[in-house]
Amino acid sequence: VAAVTAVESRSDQEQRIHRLIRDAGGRLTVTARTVVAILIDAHQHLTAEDIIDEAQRRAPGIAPSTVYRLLQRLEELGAVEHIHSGHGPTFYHLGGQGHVHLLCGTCGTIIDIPERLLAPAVQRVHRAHGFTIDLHHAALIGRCATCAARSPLAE
Amino acid sequence: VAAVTAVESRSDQEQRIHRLIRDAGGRLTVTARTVVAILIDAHQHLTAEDIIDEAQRRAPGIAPSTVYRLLQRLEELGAVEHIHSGHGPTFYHLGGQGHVHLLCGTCGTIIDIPERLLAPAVQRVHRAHGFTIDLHHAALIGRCATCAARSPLAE
DNA sequence: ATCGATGCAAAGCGTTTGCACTTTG
DNA sequence: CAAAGTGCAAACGCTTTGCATCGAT
Repeated sequence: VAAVTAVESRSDQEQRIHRLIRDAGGRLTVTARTVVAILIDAHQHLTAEDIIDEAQRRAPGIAPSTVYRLLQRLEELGAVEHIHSGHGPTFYHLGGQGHVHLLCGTCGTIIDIPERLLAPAVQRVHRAHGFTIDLHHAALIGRCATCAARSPLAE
Repeated sequence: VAAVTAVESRSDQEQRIHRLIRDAGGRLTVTARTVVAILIDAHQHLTAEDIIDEAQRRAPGIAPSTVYRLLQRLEELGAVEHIHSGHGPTFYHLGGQGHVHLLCGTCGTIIDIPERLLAPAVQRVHRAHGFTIDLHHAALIGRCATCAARSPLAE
């Protein structure tokens, strides 16, 4: 027993999600396969619009509403998560790793950081107020290093 | 010199904001006075809809668009801040005290906590990633003590 | 053949905008 | 009376929904 499954292979991931859909009584339609593939291929956070555009490129005729419905279902199955970003659109990504998302309000870049950095603060808030902060569900808004360097002024 | 101006009186606050508007070349219209009064009276966070409803109650005929424009202007003047809340509408409140907002995703309650509790984490992220988190601009979403007690299940 | 999934178009929500008119200073 | 502010209604961006049809199992 040497190297363990540290990272799931692309096709393992794809098969796992396909099974997830099937086991829930769902059907592996062209759209479902396409959207799942897009999400796996993208190692970034995509807006619904990104996904819709790419899906239409790969399989013309796919409707926006279908993609939205699919994303919803994938989210119920626990395969996908979404994060809110202030005014703008919602971002979607494959779920589970427990990242915290930092969204630069100036340039729109999203940075992923490990939850660990914020865990003590979350615990402190929990102890003091009984409130359990869920850092996955909404991006933390602020300013990235590049934008801060470019212009030192505020938002 | 005994008790200092720890808290600004209601009319001080009102006059300060009125002056802010006047100094910027603005005019003290009925709507402006009304909305400012509503914001001062409310010791909670209001949605635009809350403010619009109350404004129309106090001075019938006020249009939603006017309230939105006013809130924008007050924000540019630094008198008002808004916070995003996941899917839902934006909340408005008088600005400046540096609170962090915890929004319960289950019951919608907003809890204010001092920034201090989260400051170390913000600094740690800054040192590690150069990213400056702005905790005022978006609520932290999670689960309040009451809702967590009521049903231990997830979102 | 059954039931889930789809495309389309319309509606939804919260918010913004264009424009002619009213108010304020 | 000039400039700032207003109401109205229409448009906006993102997302959801109703419904008849299609297609996977």
